[in-house]
Amino acid sequence: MPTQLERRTATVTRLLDATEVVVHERGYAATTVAAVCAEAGVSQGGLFRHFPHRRALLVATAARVAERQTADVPAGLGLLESLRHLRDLVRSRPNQVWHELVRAARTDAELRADLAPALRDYHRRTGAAVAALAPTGRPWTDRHQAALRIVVNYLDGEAAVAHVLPDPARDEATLRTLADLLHPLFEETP
Amino acid sequence: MPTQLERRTATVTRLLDATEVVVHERGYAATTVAAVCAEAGVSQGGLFRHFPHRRALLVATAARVAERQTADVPAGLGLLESLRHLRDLVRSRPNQVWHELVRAARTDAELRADLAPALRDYHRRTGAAVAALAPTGRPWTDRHQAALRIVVNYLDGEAAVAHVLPDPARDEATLRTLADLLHPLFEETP
DNA sequence: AGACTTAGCGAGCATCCACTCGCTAAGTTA
DNA sequence: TAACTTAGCGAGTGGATGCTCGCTAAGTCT
Repeated sequence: MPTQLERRTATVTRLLDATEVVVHERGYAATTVAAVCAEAGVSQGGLFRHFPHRRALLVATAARVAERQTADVPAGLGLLESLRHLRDLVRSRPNQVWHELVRAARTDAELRADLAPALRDYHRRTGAAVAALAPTGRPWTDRHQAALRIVVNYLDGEAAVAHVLPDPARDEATLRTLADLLHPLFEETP
Repeated sequence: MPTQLERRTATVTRLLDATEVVVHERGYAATTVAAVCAEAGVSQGGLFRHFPHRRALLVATAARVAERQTADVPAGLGLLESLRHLRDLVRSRPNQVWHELVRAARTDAELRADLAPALRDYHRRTGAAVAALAPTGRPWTDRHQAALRIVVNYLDGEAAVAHVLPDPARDEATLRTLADLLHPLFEETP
């Protein structure tokens, strides 16, 4: 016999998982509560017991997804390998969902307001994770920080287009050029 | 007394202009035909005389917007100035609308199918425009092409976030770093 | 001028969707 | 065990939205 809290958290988790799936494959606007409930195996009434409205459900999903973004990039990789790893991370479902919601926030004032704390958390967290990624024994400057913003933003853009008009060869070539450009900043030049 | 064709093209133009405005401020999904008609000063019946369904209206808008993307970056600018110019271009309303629709296409199969030709056109066109941007008297290689993809994709990503959590100082610093990174590829090193 | 085609209108229709509400069942407290 | 609280259900509701259809007005052919 499960306790009430256990029941509760179990269904909430199922709902959040389901929302993640549905947002990923349908997008923010087309994520209906009916679809989420079907995916989660929960009734609509059950959903609204835990979330006051649809938006709350999506914001909760965003917060949970952002929390998992703590990039665990293994240390000691070469530059190109690190970039590949980062690309996979950016293309992962949680990250896609996160961006879907942040994008939607641009034209939805209420969503934007509710998402603000999660966004701040996200920036703090990724900032910290990225600092940990610094090559040991070399100074980590503002320019490194800026370079990483460039990389991440580039990868985000690439991921967006990759789904509509995929071109792996082009992506690979671009990644190599990116590694070349970053070389003087990140690698030893013996 | 205007001819029928003049009447027709006039209202179609008004509808497309209106769609551009509405998509920009509400996003793809929230762009209702009612809102477009109100903005254009056309009745809903009038709209559906020219477009079989909502999607057709949005696809037409996308095509028209993409056609105007032929980047007319003035030649002879320094690297940093060129980047600033490009950033303004990326942040312009037509480009924002274009990306809004391409993004939406990821999770909307029908939209994606209808948008495919415009997308191909777009890539052809921007490819040509970018080649024209090549510094005179220097060879234009695949690496330059790749570098430009990086720049444009970065700027797209930046523009997306800039609306939710603006930080002009950060953007400026990043742009300078970007210019530094691109320096060996684009500028003479005397 | 008269027959015909096309542009534009706007009330109305079918559908979908977020959310409500009264109910049962399950767990909790005394 | 008995009173109470909480989880979950699902039919029902109101509102929004894409689209239709019959109409009038305006332009086009002979």
